[in-house]
Amino acid sequence: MIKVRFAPSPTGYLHIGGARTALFNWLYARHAGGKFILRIEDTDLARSKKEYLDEILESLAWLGMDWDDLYYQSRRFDIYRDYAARLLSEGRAYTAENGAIIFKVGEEEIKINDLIRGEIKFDAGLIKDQVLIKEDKSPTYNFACVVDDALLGITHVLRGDDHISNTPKQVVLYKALDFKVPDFAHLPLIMGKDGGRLSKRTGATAISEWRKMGYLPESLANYLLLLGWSPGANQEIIPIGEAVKKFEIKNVNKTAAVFDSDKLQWLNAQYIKQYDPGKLCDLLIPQLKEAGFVGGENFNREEIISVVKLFQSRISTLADFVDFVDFVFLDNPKFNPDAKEKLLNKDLSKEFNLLARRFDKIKDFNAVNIEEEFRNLVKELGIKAKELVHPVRAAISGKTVGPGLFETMALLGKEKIKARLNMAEKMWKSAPNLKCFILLFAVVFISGLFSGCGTVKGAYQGAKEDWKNLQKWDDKFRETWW
RNA sequence: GACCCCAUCGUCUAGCCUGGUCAGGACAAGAGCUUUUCAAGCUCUCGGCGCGGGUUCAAAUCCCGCUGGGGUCGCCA
Repeated sequence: MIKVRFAPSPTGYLHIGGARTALFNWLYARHAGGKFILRIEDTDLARSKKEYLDEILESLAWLGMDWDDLYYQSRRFDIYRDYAARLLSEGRAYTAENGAIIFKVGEEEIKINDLIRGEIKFDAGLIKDQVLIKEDKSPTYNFACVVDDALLGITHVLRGDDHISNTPKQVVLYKALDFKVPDFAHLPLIMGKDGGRLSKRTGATAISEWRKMGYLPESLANYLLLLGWSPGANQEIIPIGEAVKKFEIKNVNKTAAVFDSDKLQWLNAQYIKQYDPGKLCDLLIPQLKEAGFVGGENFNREEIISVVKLFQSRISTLADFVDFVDFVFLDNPKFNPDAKEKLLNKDLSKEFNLLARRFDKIKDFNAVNIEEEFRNLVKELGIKAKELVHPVRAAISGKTVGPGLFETMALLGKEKIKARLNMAEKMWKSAPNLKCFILLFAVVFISGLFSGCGTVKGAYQGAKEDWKNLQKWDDKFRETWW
């Protein structure tokens, strides 16, 4: 039976690269009906932290992976020491001055048959003698890895490309201990946008971090799947269940892949769009609570679902939602500067008032009825729909963009809409009239010009001086820097 | 530096094994349609086989070299 493992070290969070390795292992096991083992490589007691372990386990589960067994290397130190002792007694290893146990590497050619890359040859003569047990009696990575993979019956080792050069070091140990050498498959590395190693800046973000940013596990897993694997057909959206059916190691490619957050975002938007609104609502409610838009348990789920439906095709992360829908939950919309400007630009008190009165006549305040009344009014007034649509949108949402106006109004309900139209009228009244301002300013300026010509002239001279000084300074600046 | 891996649009990739279909799709970018704004959707455009040799009637595909990129060289994992 096929048995694979993912062996994270709890010295850091699970990030894109590790998650992809885990996913490919899991997929391979599930596809073949084999076992997927988790082995925690916590031999570095000083750097291993529970916080990391928790995050790793949680993220794996969140992404949809389950494991059949869980091992901790820190609990198996005796086993490693026994095998080291055996090599010592057989003369294959020796003890260093500090007590470390070191394996004697012979001169031979090591061949591995990589499932992805084919045959790879190494010259063991180039490999240094390998430490098996450190001075502090803890096992080294390569040794513990070999002992565990053999004892746990791992049939296939799927791991990152960066482990290729570890492979010959491990193979000599398998042979020395008479263990069966597993099959290896070295997965292409995932790199940052700059073509180098994935760093914090280039995408080595913890999986839990992506979760916080509003990404769905479905889209993240789907994206990871596409990094180094392809179903062969032109298909981008592959739910994990389908991936289990289709995953073949022979379709894994050799080339390193660059992590592209744009495509991940696109996938996330695709999944959000397809999501069941009810389920999406449940995912969104915690975010709404955090933003203070809904409190406690007394919220109307059905109402939120209708909000979700309206915004589903407009957001690409769950976090976007909160930014878009604030006006639905707040008593008064928060105005964006451009929306405020658009609204204040022209006094439409009369039109807004007429609109509100028309809405009074509507019994069933739905989008169709609203649109009908709205268009009738526009016709009567002899203006274009746009001329009223945009200011109304600004007034009710505080934004210049959003879903269809009539759907949005239906969502908010008649009373709220009327209140907001009314509020807009007040804004026009209290808003300082720009034209007045300009006129007043001009009057003051001109009268000043006449009454104090001398002063103005003086000011002009002063300004001229300042300009000269500025130029001098500029020249100096250039000399210094160029 | 030594050893190893890799090489198709800016990015993810199909095609390579088993040479012969305008090198196909997706993201991004640009344009248009739709329209009430923004999305979504639909249509179109842009853009690629790293280079040089072979083998062959024919090379992205097979072979060699070069170049480029990446990885590893810890008593870290």
